[in-house]
This record gives sequence, structure tokens and C-alpha cells, in this order.
Amino acid sequence: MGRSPCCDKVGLKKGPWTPEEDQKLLAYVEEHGHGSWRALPAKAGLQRCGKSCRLRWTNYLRPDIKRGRFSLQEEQTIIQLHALLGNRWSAIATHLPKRTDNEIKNYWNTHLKKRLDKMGIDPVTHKPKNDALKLSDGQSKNAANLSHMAQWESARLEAEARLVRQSKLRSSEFSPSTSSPMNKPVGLPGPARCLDILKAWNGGGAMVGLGCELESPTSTLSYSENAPPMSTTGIGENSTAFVDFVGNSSGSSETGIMKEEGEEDWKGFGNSTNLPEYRDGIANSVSFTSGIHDISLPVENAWESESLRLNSEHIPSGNFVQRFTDLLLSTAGADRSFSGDDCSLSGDGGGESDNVGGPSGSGNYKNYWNSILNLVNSSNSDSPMF
DNA sequence: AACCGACCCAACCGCACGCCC
DNA sequence: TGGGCGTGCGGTTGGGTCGGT
Repeated sequence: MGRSPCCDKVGLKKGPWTPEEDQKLLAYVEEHGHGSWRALPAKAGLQRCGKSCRLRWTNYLRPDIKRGRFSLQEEQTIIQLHALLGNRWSAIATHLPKRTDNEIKNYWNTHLKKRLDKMGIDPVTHKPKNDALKLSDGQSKNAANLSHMAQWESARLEAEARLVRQSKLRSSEFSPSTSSPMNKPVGLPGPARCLDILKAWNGGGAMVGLGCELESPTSTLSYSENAPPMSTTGIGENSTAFVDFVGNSSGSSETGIMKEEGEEDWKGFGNSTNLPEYRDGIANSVSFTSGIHDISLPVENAWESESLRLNSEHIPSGNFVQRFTDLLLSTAGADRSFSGDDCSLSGDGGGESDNVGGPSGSGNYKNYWNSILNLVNSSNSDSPMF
């Protein structure tokens, strides 16, 4: 695989973009779509390389970008997803609609990492820093297992993302016109993609009769291609266990995750901590929408849909989630006492100040992980993670 | 007011990977 | 089958801004 230079740098401008350049790029993309980024600068009259144009567009000019301060929910989501995914900013970004991976990455590096550090939590491992010294006891084994599973899950995510990218391309004719000027291939994977996922992760094992009812909090498209009614997919019975997550105020308050204004409800389990039920839902190739809601999801998050078609066979061990939970909680709580009340990680002058300065600054570590688990539970409505 | 260090973030760099010929 | 191309991604940089002295 030879790698060609991204562009001929001679005579091309670098550095900050001017309003005029922005306007040119914006006007061109809105009118023609970006097409080939390499060819775009010449067509748009820009003295920039295509890569620079692409970055400017994706990180700044794109109309569906939300700018400004991160909300409490977004902060928590970033932290929680980072705990599970590590520095996979693009994967994290898929859970934060209208935020770019670059923005999330910057925010993590400049704010959240330091915040966790102050709390006595290693921002890399999301474990109390003290634990780093306990390399020879049983905890380290658990930690290693946890890390291993997290890595496995991350690898699975990557594979899913690749498959969905493919599916996007293949199905680009499915929905040729969207409001987006981005010319992104639009369309969602049908059942065949479900099988692809299964093949990728089950070594060809079958996932039978699964619909692809999905929902994302950033839904922009309606989609039900070839998706049989849930009642015919074997999902229906269990799907009744899923209720609106945010609509359930107890679930919302329990996790400390607040629904952001303008966002659609998260769909999840009524009992956000009911992991067996959660796992059962997965085992039944969960469609988290309960079959009531329209199937809709954004292009950006289309790949998320793939994971929602997981069944238990995707999971390396039959009780992966339960083990994952056990490890998280045991690792967090085994040798540490917690106040157990406020696990807020965010808030300048809010949760941070409450937590920083406590015993080792990480007295709420168990709740920290609980909040991660709650996110996992709650976000299974739109998450590719589980 | 001037200086300086810390902080922030847009942009760049280079690698990885899939597609296509 | 191999190489070129296009793009995605994560790490890093550097210039602007802010706050303290």
C-alpha cells in the first residue's frame, strides 16, 4: 500500500482559514457536495490541499456541528465511553451527535483528563491511581481481564464500523437525497449487514430472523428496510422490557445523566441497572426501540445500528456483560470505601470541586464506574458497544 | 501597562486501511 | 496481485487568549 502525499504542497496555503476561504468551501460543498476532496480545492478556487479542506469542513464548517460548551451529559458520556473505548475518538464521537472527534479529543485533553487526574483517577485506565501499584494481587488479574475484554470490545467496534462504512457505500443509492450537503452516502444496512456482522464476529454463525429496528437520539432518517415487525423477529417479547430511559425520571436521576435540551429521549431499560435483563435483551438481538418508535437514525450513527443487532453469541463469554460488571465493581470497590452519593464527574465548580480533595480525590470511584455501567445500560438504545 | 506562563483549540502530520484499476 | 488513490483516524503542534504578577 503505497501512500501518496496528500497533496502537492507547493503554493498551497496552510494555517488558519479566512472567512473568504470558509465561504468558498461552504458554497462549493453545499452546491456540489465535496466529491473528491483532492479535486475540490481547484474546483472551489481554494489554494488549499484537499485534506485541509476536508478537515475544515468536517471539524468546523459542517452545518450539523454543535459548537460551544459541552453539556454535563456530554462530559459524562465522553468519560464513560473513554473508559470503555480508550482514545477512539471517532467511536466516541458517534455517541455525541453534532460533536466532532477532534473537538472531543481536544476537550478530553484539556479538560476531562485533568479533571479525572485531580480526582485521583488515572485518565488512561480510569482506575484509581493507587491501583497501579497493586500489580501482583488478584485485583490486577481482574483488571487485566477487564482490559482484555474492553480491548476485545473495542476491536469488535472497529470491525463493525468498517462493515457499516461498507454498507453505507453500498447503499448510497438507497437514499440519494438528504438535507445534508455533505454527499455522504446515505442509507442503512439491511439484514444482510446483520449477517455480515455476525460472520465477522461469530465466524459465520447465523443470526436468524433479526430485524434492524433501531433508533438513535439523533435520528434524521426513517428506515425499516426489510425489517420485519418485531413481533415476528423474536424480539417482541423482550422488547417490552425496554422503556423510555429518560422518560423514566428515576433512571435519569440515578445515573446523573441529564437529558440535554433538544435531544430525543434515550431509550433503554426501565431499570438501568438490571444487567441480567440487559443481557437477555442482547441475547435476543436487542432492538432497543421496543418496536413502538419509528426506525430512524442518522447517517453518522448508522453504524451503531449494527451493534444493536448483536446477540449473545457476539460476546466472548456467555455472561460477558455480567462479568464485565462484576469486574468493574469489584475492581472499583474491593479495597476502597466510598461515600456513595455524588458521582458527578463534571461541572466546573460542581461535581469536580465536590470530588477533588477527598480522600485520594477518588472517593466515589465505585459510583464512577456505576455511572459508566449506567451509560452502557442506557445507551444500549443507540450504542454500538454492547 | 507589560511581561510571562498556562491554557485552549484549530489545524497539521503521518499512518492505516479499503477501494479500484 | 500490487500499487495508486481517497479517506479516516489519532497524535501533535503552534498561535491566540487569558489570567496572574
